[in-house]
Amino acid sequence: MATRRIETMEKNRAALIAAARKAFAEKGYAAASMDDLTAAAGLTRGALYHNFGDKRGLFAAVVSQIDTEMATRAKDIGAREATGWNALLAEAEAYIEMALNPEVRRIVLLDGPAVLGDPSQWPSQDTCLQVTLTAVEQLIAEGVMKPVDPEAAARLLSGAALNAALWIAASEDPPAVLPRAVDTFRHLATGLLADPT
Amino acid sequence: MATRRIETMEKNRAALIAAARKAFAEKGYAAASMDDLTAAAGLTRGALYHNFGDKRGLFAAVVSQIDTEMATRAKDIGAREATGWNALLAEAEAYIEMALNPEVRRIVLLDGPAVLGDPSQWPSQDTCLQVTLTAVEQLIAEGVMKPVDPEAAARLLSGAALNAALWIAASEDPPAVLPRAVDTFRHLATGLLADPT
DNA sequence: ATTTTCACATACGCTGCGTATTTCGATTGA
DNA sequence: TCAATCGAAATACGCAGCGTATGTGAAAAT
Repeated sequence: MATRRIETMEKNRAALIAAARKAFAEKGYAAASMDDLTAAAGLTRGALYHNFGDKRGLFAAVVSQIDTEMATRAKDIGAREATGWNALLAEAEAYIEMALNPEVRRIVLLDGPAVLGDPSQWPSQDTCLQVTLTAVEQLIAEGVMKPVDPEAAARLLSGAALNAALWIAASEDPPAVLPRAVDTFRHLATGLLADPT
Repeated sequence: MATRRIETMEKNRAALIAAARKAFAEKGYAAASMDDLTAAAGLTRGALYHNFGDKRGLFAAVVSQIDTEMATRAKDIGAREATGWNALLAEAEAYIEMALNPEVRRIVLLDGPAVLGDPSQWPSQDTCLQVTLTAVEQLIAEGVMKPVDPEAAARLLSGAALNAALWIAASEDPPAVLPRAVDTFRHLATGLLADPT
């Protein structure tokens, strides 16, 4: 029973994405060679252009995969908290910590915007932002947060968090800097509370 | 009286930076051709590699120029305010508005991090961040702001502001979205006030 | 006046993307 | 079972663009 066509195709797609993820993370988007990358996956550029259209398409697929993983993880961590507000804080802190991963930093934070444009219009929809937005909308509805613009609040919070992550990662001693950033983030976020305690 | 060597060299450097600024803004870093760019400046790639080393070096020079302009403008705007706190807010809002300029957005916000890495370690030192940091340090010393980590606060504030700008610019009706972002930013920032009123 | 310097131009090679064409195994139908 | 078809991936090709090595001519130095 020969392996089915669709099976192998999906396997090849997955292999390409995996190899691309590694190459983009290690060398950056521009320096990642498609020839090397596909060869590492046991394929050629032919498979790549057939499946993803072009280099950018492959990159978008990689970003989408990472974005999904990040959003899932953040949601899980947020779900452990008792209150919606603590969940929002926990999610934001989770993003900061995830951004310490070199893969996330290089692909999503540095190359992502340059290659795909503003995150809010990524093909992957930027699931991370959606998660934050949902949490914010609910907190505003509950009266926990001030009645600010939900989209603006979500953008500002995630922007602050991810930017903090870049700073931490670039610092000499990330583990030492992390708590400073997280602490400051908590203070900042209270500015959006209806009744800061 | 033949034109002096240093004179023409400086003129050429300026011409290259000007042409590069235009090309990088219009086409993005990757798509900007050095041949076209130098020709537009009435020179060849020879001048470029002699003056800036490589494409990245020229880009760094452009970023530095824009960064300086932005910081100067922000400081000016901040200086008009009566209190340090209002100055900080005004500076942040100025950054948001400046980031609506396509040139700033494409070069500094999108391509900058991808090409030069995290802004805090740019050759230009990221003067914008320095301005914010200085303001924050003073406000903490005066007791206006909570005694948080100044560097963290500056990074979070500027990160939130610049990210908001990206969002605004990508939206369909930027002028309408701008006040929503600015308003939310003001609320958020109060989280760092020692005595929120 | 001759030599030296150096800012820039010219010429070259190499890498790497994208496309057009080809191949060959898998699928389908009789 | 075999022939016909399909299409996923391989192969071959062209071209753009970066960086470097070398050349050149005008300003500076002696």
